[in-house]
Amino acid sequence: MYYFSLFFFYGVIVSKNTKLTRSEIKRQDIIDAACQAFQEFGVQATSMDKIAELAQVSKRTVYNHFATKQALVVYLLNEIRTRTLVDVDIDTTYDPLRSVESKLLTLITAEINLYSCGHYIDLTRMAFGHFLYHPEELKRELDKVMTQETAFQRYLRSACEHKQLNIPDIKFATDQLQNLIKGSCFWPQFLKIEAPLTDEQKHHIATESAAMFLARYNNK
Amino acid sequence: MYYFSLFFFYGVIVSKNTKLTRSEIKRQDIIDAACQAFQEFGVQATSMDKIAELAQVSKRTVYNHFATKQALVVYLLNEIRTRTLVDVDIDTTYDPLRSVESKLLTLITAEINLYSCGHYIDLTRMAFGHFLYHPEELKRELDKVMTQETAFQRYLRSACEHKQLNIPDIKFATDQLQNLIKGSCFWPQFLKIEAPLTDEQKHHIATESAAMFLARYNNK
DNA sequence: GAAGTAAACTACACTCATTAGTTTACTTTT
DNA sequence: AAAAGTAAACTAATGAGTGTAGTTTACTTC
Repeated sequence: MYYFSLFFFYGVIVSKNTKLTRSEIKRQDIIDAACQAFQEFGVQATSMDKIAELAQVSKRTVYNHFATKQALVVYLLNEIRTRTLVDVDIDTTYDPLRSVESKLLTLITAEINLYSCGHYIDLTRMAFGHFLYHPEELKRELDKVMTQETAFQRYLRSACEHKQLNIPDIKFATDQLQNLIKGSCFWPQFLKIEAPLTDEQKHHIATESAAMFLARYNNK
Repeated sequence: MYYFSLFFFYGVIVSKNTKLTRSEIKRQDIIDAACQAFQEFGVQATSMDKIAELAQVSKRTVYNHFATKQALVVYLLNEIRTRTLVDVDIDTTYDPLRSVESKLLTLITAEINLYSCGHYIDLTRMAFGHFLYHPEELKRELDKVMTQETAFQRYLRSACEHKQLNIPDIKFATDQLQNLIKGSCFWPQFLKIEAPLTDEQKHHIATESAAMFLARYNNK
């Protein structure tokens, strides 16, 4: 049976393009089951027995692949980190042929789409559920992510250097822009209190966020 | 012994201004202990034995006051709701003698101070920890809060009516403003990934949020 | 293609710790 | 004396992790 997870590893597995051993399949089943259960019920409320049952695998097999529950959690969390680290892969240098507004819209839209990805939300939910009462750990993990400059920051700096924008504090302005977006596109989804956004809603939020940002920082 | 909780009931108890029975004291000890433990470790990770120990009360006494653990959680959560429902108590009609900017700053500052209150953060943390995997319940609770108009909304509407601001969608604009503030003042604190804000930081965020908002919506 | 082998899987019974909730026999407060 | 508190032992369930004896799979080797 040819099998490749649509979720983890799919780049790797597909390019490997080979049969998976039964062991690999089982392992993947365990990971998928754990991922799903952790997201749905939380780490605490998910027993190893439950995971084994969901994965249709004996409990012993779960323990053959992951020595402890903690090991399973840590494994999944690392997957999250590598997954969410993919920064928006867009050219971030100022282009005189293109309006700042248009470029900004592209960047914002990319960010919104990241937040709209079901996996992204589900995985951060799982991570936060785990870390909510382990703030030191959370901080350590986040620091790894925080230190890198975002696509926003790079572009804003570039546009400032070309005198298109006038931003005294680029880091602060980036946060403002991100807050405008996250407040509407990330947090409500994260708390599952709002239905997924339609394309029109996304577009509206993107244009309005850009409008407000430019109203403040456009160099006129 | 005269006793009044600095946390729950203090308005009530102080005005009652009378001796508390031992039973009432014990009950309060239990509530305080549960509140603290739930916030620190989460509901799941806090056992009734632990609460009894923290409250320096026998386990049976805990059960005399609260029939089940669930009952204790529900009780505390209701306290949260009534506590956080206190809206900013500021006059929200447009005053021609005062600049919109100044008034907005006052409102924003009040909002920031609410978020900066340790209790507010701790209690929402507890609530979210509990509700993160009970979205339907969360939604139901939030709906009770969401339906009421915020102080922001009332003032913005009033200022629009006096042609001081030009806001096509007041609800949306309110969200934008709130997102600007929450992104810096609430969420980082909520996740305990940022130290509490200094007064300077608060002031900076307040002025910058107002500046961006007015750059977009000021009627000039 | 048949037989052999090591690794991985299975079912299941087990230990040990924790936790929600109860019961009992006795003491303190009001 | 009634109401409320106490310590301590108890039940019943759950859940992490282990040990074991037997089975399946994949991959040789003949």
